[in-house]
Amino acid sequence: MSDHTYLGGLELTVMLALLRLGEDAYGVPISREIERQSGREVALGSVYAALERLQEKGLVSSHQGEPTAARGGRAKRYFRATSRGLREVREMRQALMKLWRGVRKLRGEAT
Amino acid sequence: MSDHTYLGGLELTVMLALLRLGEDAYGVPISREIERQSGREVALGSVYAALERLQEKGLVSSHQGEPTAARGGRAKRYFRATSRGLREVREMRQALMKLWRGVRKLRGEAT
DNA sequence: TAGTTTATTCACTATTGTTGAATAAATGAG
DNA sequence: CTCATTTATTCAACAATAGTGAATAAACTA
Repeated sequence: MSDHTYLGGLELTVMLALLRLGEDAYGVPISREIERQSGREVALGSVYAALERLQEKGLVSSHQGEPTAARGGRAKRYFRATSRGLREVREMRQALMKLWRGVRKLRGEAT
Repeated sequence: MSDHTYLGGLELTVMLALLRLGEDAYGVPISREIERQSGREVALGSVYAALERLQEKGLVSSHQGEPTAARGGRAKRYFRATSRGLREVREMRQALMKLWRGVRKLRGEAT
């Protein structure tokens, strides 16, 4: 098959948070969004580590934010999904859908 | 945080293969099913390792098959999902569904 | 320049994934 | 019975992903 492995669970979660957030995606909000959507608490360090990996894979890009923070604090590093990243998430979704489809015991749940 | 992590991608894939296969689930067929459904080739060793972990977590159970193989060959070890395992897969599905829902950029795909 | 604030990076450990090679257990031929 | 063959599982070692708390960086203010 294709020479890549599925995105890890956290990586996928981060990608989806990025897609949701759009513009204002940097460390803290990303982490908060993950917690809000998945109910899962993840240390900031984990999120940054995942973002780093995703960037290395070309699924995410980043740029420094304006150093002009209202009152103190280091400049932000904004992240966003690349088109490759979006494609990857789509493929992942398709693959999981395909795996789920036809498993009878999973039927009858809210979608 | 919550005391469990999401199932890994391979673990989830293995669980789904087990649910599909029902009775005749042991090493080779499981591996074949994964390849058939996901297009991903996985070494048998990987599958066994995942099964081992899943059993430790109580999501899968196993029993020795009849030593009566038609023509040679070691006895099989059959695996099946426990009720906890089924529950876990359901929760995982729900969680991912929830994450996907509302991400506009993922819209407009075959389901 | 020191203190405070906000944010990112680091160092380290744990869990999960991966593979090829080794081992085990069964059968049948000779 | 013993050896080759077959089928299947287990092992050992390494790579990738996940996860955390502490350290560092960069900005602002007094």
